[in-house]
Amino acid sequence: MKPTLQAVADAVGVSRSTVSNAYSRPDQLSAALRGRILDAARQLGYPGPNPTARSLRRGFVGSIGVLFTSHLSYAFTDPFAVRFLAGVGGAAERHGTSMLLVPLPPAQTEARRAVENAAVDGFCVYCAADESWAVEVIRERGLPFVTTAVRDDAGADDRFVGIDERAAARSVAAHVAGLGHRRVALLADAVLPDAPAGPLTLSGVHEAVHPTTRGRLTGFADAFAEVGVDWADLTLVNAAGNSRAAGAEAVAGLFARPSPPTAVLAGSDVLALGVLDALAQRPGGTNPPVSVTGFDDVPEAAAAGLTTVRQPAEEKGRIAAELLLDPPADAAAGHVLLPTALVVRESTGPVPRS
Amino acid sequence: MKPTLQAVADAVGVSRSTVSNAYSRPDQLSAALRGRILDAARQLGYPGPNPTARSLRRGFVGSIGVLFTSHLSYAFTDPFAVRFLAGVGGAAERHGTSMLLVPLPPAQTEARRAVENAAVDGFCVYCAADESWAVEVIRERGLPFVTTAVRDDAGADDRFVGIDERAAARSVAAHVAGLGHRRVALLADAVLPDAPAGPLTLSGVHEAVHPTTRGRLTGFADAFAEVGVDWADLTLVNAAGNSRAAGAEAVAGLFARPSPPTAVLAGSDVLALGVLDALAQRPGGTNPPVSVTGFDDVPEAAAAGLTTVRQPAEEKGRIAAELLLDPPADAAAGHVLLPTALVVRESTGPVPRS
DNA sequence: GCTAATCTCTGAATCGATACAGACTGAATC
DNA sequence: GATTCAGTCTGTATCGATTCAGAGATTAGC
Repeated sequence: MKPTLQAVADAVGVSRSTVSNAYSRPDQLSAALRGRILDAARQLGYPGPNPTARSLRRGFVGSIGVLFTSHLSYAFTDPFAVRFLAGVGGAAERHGTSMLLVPLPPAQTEARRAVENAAVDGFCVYCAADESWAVEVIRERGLPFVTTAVRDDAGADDRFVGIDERAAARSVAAHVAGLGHRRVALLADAVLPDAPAGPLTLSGVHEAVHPTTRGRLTGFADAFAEVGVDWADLTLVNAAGNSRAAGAEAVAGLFARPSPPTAVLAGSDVLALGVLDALAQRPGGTNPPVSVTGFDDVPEAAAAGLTTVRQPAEEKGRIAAELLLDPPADAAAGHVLLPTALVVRESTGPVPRS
Repeated sequence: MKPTLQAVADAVGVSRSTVSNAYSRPDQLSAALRGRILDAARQLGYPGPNPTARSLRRGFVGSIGVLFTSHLSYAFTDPFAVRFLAGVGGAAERHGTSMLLVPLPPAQTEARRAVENAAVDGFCVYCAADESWAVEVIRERGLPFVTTAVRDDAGADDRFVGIDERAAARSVAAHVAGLGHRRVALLADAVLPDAPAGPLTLSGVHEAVHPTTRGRLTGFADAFAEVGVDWADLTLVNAAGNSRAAGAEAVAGLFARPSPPTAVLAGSDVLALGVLDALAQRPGGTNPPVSVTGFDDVPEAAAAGLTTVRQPAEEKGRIAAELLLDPPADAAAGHVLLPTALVVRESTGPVPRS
């Protein structure tokens, strides 16, 4: 059994408080005594105050939770999420705070329990899927949190860092529309819960469940509505997951159809890269060319020549952590909207003549 | 102030123990009473047992620490580390355990303190640099740990998962030697503490401080010794960090020298990719060709056509976490050596005729 | 109808520290 | 010589739960 604070106190012949002070408030005792205490502690093999007991008494833990509303391994597979984590990590490091990655069991009851049981001082909620239940639990615990999406139901004191998904999506769609494309497919992940991979019909964008997806699809639709292509004329394609493979799988049969799309607008870069993979595998090879766009501008996008919308991933993580660790006095400053930029590369071009 | 267990107990008119049981041991009370307690808790806004208090009493936390003996952000920048984390994360998820990423301040005293203060049940130590001090602190705390390198001073009960660095390095070097290369540069990160980027002279491999680096350099040297090129004939180049940019910087002046190396063996893929970057920037372009090899086989290596040694990154993380969370009964099973494989791609070729 | 077994629930002890008010000491001030 | 003050150290209350032996109340067995 490891010795406790008390054991050290007994060994030196001082009170427990004094030993505690030797560690946490060196100015409260003489240097000489402190030295004796620390020596005795070393002798006894006392490893310093127990972190858990300390947290309990002090009322804070010294770590923040990062919540991914999907598999934890997803967080490391998605390059955007990795950059986000890097941002959070950098900020946490500067604050001397640890990051707790909490895996969420698939069942909601247990997932709630996991959030309830996390020993943290607050949460960064990475909004990869529906996060409202998590926000609810966190609020019940009375812990501060920051989300990475602009929430409709955000209270005045709620903090978030996001982008204008709709405007950003619109910009890339306008670029594609400007190139003359009119037969267009929109590819997104988890449009409806449990929808299979492949084409999908929705009476309107409002049916898409996840706010981020909804925002992006709305932006795409906006741009095409402006050139006279309305929602019903667009082909909506669902992907079963946000990964390269899922993207490729979703569009697998698409180009063999009677009048295939001349452009595919994907809701994320990884999906778009999957589309490029699928196109490369086509019997016809790269002919006729199909324009493809992504979203996020992850590092891989540049190498693949993917036209996309850039959003500052690491910055998003950094700001999320900072809003959490160092809340602005002014509530309005807790609502951060990051800039986005259209990045045109080789994956988009004019409509080929048929 | 959030209500406590006691508050709920008072509200329902039962003892604190009973409320505790309602949460943690449902079989210890009648379903009816449990229902009443949970209802009352909801009414009062009681968010469930305080995780910290629970950990203190129970004696365990439910999370494992992952230690990077360098900046935390490094962990997200190095693709190998990211895959490793993914492996750890997957295993943690399966065990219902959280992962705590602990940032280490640059100063050792404070870094030790950070390890002492981490509320975890054990550590995965990712050996990116010297980790012996961390192992020492962890051992003092009496916590279990797993390292990702074969440690010379490993006790019988110490667990680790690693590769045979020397043999793996030797295999790729032998491939290069077999192609006829004799003027060769070896590129590694942090060969000596505080050494600047660029060529460096070492009386022998033993001087390299970090065991992993030492192992790889030794393997490289082995293969060349066999074809009559000894240590003094090899150009050792130091990189200031394990990143693409650091790799490029380290070899910047190398190819403008009188008799430049015809091959560069790098200690990691990211360094090797940096070398390729530097070569692409050369005035002469890609002529004469220089063979380049990496180490790890990260996802980017395939795209770049980099010859390298594959080691299973995610597997390494998974096994590390499993050794920690689910220690084998047999101590010998706690020492895992993973297989490696030489992967030959386009970045290596025969020596060009001069 | 009586003992034994089973269910429920309680009370006190405990996990390992920190906070804070106050006791004591010796030196400085007037 | 009394007063004040700063510097050290101690004692007690507290953080918020879990554990476990055992008290009562029920049910079962015969």
